[in-house]
Formats: sequence, structure tokens, C-alpha cells
Amino acid sequence: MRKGVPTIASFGRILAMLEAVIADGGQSSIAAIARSIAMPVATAHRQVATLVAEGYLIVGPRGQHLAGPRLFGLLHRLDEKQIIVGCAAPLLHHLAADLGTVVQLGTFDSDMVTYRIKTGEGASALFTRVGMQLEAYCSGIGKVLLAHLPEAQLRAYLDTGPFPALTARTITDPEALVAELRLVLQQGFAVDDGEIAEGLYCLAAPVTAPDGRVLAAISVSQMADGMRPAEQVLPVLQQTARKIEMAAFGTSNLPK
Amino acid sequence: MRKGVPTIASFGRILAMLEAVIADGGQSSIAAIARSIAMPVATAHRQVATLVAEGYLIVGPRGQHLAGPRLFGLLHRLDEKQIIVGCAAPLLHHLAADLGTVVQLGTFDSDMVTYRIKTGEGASALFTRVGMQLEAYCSGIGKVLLAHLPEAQLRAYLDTGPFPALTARTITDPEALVAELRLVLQQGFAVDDGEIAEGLYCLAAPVTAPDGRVLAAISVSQMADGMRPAEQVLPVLQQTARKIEMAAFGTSNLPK
DNA sequence: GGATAGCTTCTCACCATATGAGAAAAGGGG
DNA sequence: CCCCTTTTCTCATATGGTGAGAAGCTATCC
Repeated sequence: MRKGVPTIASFGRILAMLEAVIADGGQSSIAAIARSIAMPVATAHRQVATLVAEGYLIVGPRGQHLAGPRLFGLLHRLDEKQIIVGCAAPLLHHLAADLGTVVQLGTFDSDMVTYRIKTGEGASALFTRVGMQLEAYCSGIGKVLLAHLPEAQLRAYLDTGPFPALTARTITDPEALVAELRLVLQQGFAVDDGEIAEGLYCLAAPVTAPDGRVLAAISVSQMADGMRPAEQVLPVLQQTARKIEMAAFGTSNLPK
Repeated sequence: MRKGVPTIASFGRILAMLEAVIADGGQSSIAAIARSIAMPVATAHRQVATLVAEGYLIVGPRGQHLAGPRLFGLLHRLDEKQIIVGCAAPLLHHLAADLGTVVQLGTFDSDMVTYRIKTGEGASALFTRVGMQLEAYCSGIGKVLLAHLPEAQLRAYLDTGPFPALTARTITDPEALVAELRLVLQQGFAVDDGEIAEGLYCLAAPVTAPDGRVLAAISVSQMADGMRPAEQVLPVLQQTARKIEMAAFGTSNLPK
């Protein structure tokens, strides 16, 4: 705890115990777990008793300690996307400052892209707004998200057409869109070269959960005239996406 | 806390705060949340600071408090089935005592039924063992679990055939099995009348998660000769299934 | 711009309460 | 039956959590 933030010490200790017990999965005795994390047995037992009493652990049929209903209830309320948004924000601010461009994060919700983060120089000039929902077929973020959709969901999406042209370059033909999405999936990023607005160019990359689902996408937008070469922007963009994944799903080995 | 179990008071308080913050989803200020659960503001802020420092909450782009990565990490280790097993055990002991029969709980794992709980009078006489994996197509629990499988998974399962006959009544024809499963799905329970072993009769009912997935099934077994009428057993069985769901996924309004 | 209101951060004295060693009790094999 | 491990209990100690109040901070409104 390097900073002077006042924190409650006992909480951290108990939750370390909770994590240890859950990680163990009911294999070992409390005493064994306590030993493995250098915790006095008596204390460990009291902590576990607390966790059980509160419903965060339960005692299984053979006396094993397992994750409890209340913990589960807690997690039911969780929204993975919410977590990503939170974890991504500081990283995207960084990225935007680095590149001097607008950086955004969007998720796919009921056939549209929801813009959840927008930051960087010139952000107010760009027409998107945080919370805004836009069509998916004509933006970099949208195409990345569509590309990683399960087959069945993509089919369903394609049936929601037709896809009106917003600019001369908008992909309006479903078959052409499928081909484009295949390319996006293959190369791991999407390019939107003026498909949603004349002269707006952007690169987008997926943010992936450990299980492979793509839960969000981030993008760098710039006007085509002030454009930086993709070879320069792309690595930074993808690296940031990896960092977000680490932040959101990474192991819990916080420095303490 | 009616019993003399020594528990750690601060823990319960902090976790109440955690739940309140997560439930709120970043809508309200800490002060507002504190007010809603009758917690002094100063204390609430210190607790939230702790939760943030430990990584169980994160501060979002607009200052909202959202679920943190460490909490999410906890989720990854969780096994819903494990939770159900733990929550179900005491209830099934009760049920078995009530009915004076053998009661079991099973889950579907890689195309087979895993028996996870077995209790009641005569349990040792029945050939199943806790931890045992058996074919799904010929038991009450198995048929319930199969019936609630997503279409694609069921197809895949059917391809694993052929289904050897264990008794004269075993359903061996895939088409007949599909019809049987449709019936099971429709009536909400399964009957196994000597399909897995001669003279063994059982009724099985699903245990369903709030999102509709059937994660386990419970069954009452009895020899056909000492059989009680289904109309008598079934309501109790299904009621117990509901109780298990409540216990495993119910709201976290423990009496404290 | 000054004022009001609401949220957050800080300080501090009090004492509730978490701690951990040790002993006793309860299992559980061999 | 005895030994070894795990769990429960007891208790003195001082850690450290608490909450009131005040001061800082931002907005928003007139």
C-alpha cells in the first residue's frame, strides 16, 4: 500500500482466504489452506466461519468448502462489458494522448453498436456521443464486433437489413459485408475508410475475453487528410486491446 | 446471528456495501448509496476506497464505481454445479428422510451423468455411487438433463450412439429418445420405469438457473414393487427442486 | 460572481473487535 | 487403543475500524 489511502486491512485478509478456499475447490482442509497462505489456523477458521455465515461459502456434503450462493448472486449482477469499460478507460486516455487522435470503445447490443468511451483531442468535433447507438455495418468498431459474432447471430443480423448507404463507400450488399467481415476476422482488425461519414477514417481492434468471446472493440479515428499510416497506429491499438484484456480479466496478483 | 458462531463483523458490513455499489451499477453517488443502506458517509467512503484498492471495484471513466477485475477473477473459478451441489445437499437429505427413499442429484458432464449426491434409506443398496458417471439416455436424471440440452448439443449427443439396451425397456432408438425427451420437456419431469435396471423406478425433475439453463436434476428412486404413486412423490420432488434453486441462486437477503 | 447544496476527503479520539497463541475437543486411521 | 490432524474454544492484548464533525471541492442556480 504505497499511498496514504486509508484501507481496511481485515477485509483484504479475509478475501485472500476466500480466494484461497475457492481456488482449492474443497480439496484440502482449512488448516492446509491456512498453512499454504501463511495464516494462523485459528484465524483462518474464524474467517471461514464468517464467510459461511454470510453465505459466501457453503459447506458441501462431504464437509468441503465451496463457493456460496451469495457470492454467486453477486456475480449474477455483473456485466462483463461494464467491467471492460471501467478497465479500459484509463488505457484509452493514454492511447488517445499518445496518438493525438480520438479513441473510442463500443460494444454490440441488440444489433447496434453502443459507444461507451470516447476520448482524445478533437473528440467533441466527432459526431458520436457516449451512450449513442449506431448501426454496426458501417463503422470499424461495428465491423469488428460483427465479424466475431457467432454464425447464427450474424445470420440474424443480416436479416435485419437493408443497409442504407451513408456515404458512397458504405457496404450495403449483405454478401459483400460477409466477405468484408471474413477479412476482418482473418486479419484481426477492421478498417473503415469513409463508410460512415465522408472523409472519416478509422482502425478498430477487438477486445477479447479469455474464453474467446469478443466483448468490445476499440478504434482510432482520424480525418483522412490528417491520416497517419496504419502500420504505425495498428500495433499500438492492438497492444492497447491486449492491455485492456489484461486489466479486465488478468489474474488477481495485485501488488497489494 | 442467533448462534454463538464467532464471525467477523466488519466483513459483513463491507460486503453489504460492495453489493449495494454493484447493484447500483454506477448510477448514484457513494453518499446516496450509503444513505440507502443506512451507513455513515465517511465510513462508506473508506470502505469503497478499500474495495477499489483491492481491485473488487473500479472507478469508471465518469467516476462511477463498477465491479472490478478481481471480483471477476473470482467468477472464473466458480463452478455453478459445485454451488448447486452444496446448496442441495441438506435439502435432499430432508427429502429422502421425508419419503423414506433414495434421492440423488446428477449433472451432465461430457455426455454422461455425474452422480453428485446420493442419500436416503437404502442408498447403499442402489448400484450408483457418488462421483460415478453413467449413460444419460436411460435414467430419469439423464433424460431430464438431455431434454433441456440446447438443440445443437442434443444433436451431438445423439451422434454418440448407439445406445445399448440395459433392460428390455431401455430406449435404444434415437428417434424414440427424441420423442421421449420432448415429452419430458413438456411435462417438466422424467419417469424411468426400469430402463436402467430391472425393477428400478424413478422420477426426476430439473434444477434450473435463473437464466433458464438446467444445471442439474434430482431424482427419487424406488423399487417398482414398493412404489409410491407418482402423484404423491412428484409435487414434493419438484418443490424441493425449487427450494434448491432458491438456495443456490436466491436473493442475498440472509437474515444476517 | 457569489452563494447554496451535495459529495468527497481528512482528522481524531474512542473503544469495539480482530488477532493469534495455546489448550481442549473431536475425528480418523492404522 | 493410541497417535496425528483438524477443528473449536478461551482469553488477554492492542490493532485498527468507526463515525461525528469540519474542511475541501464542484457543480448549479440565481
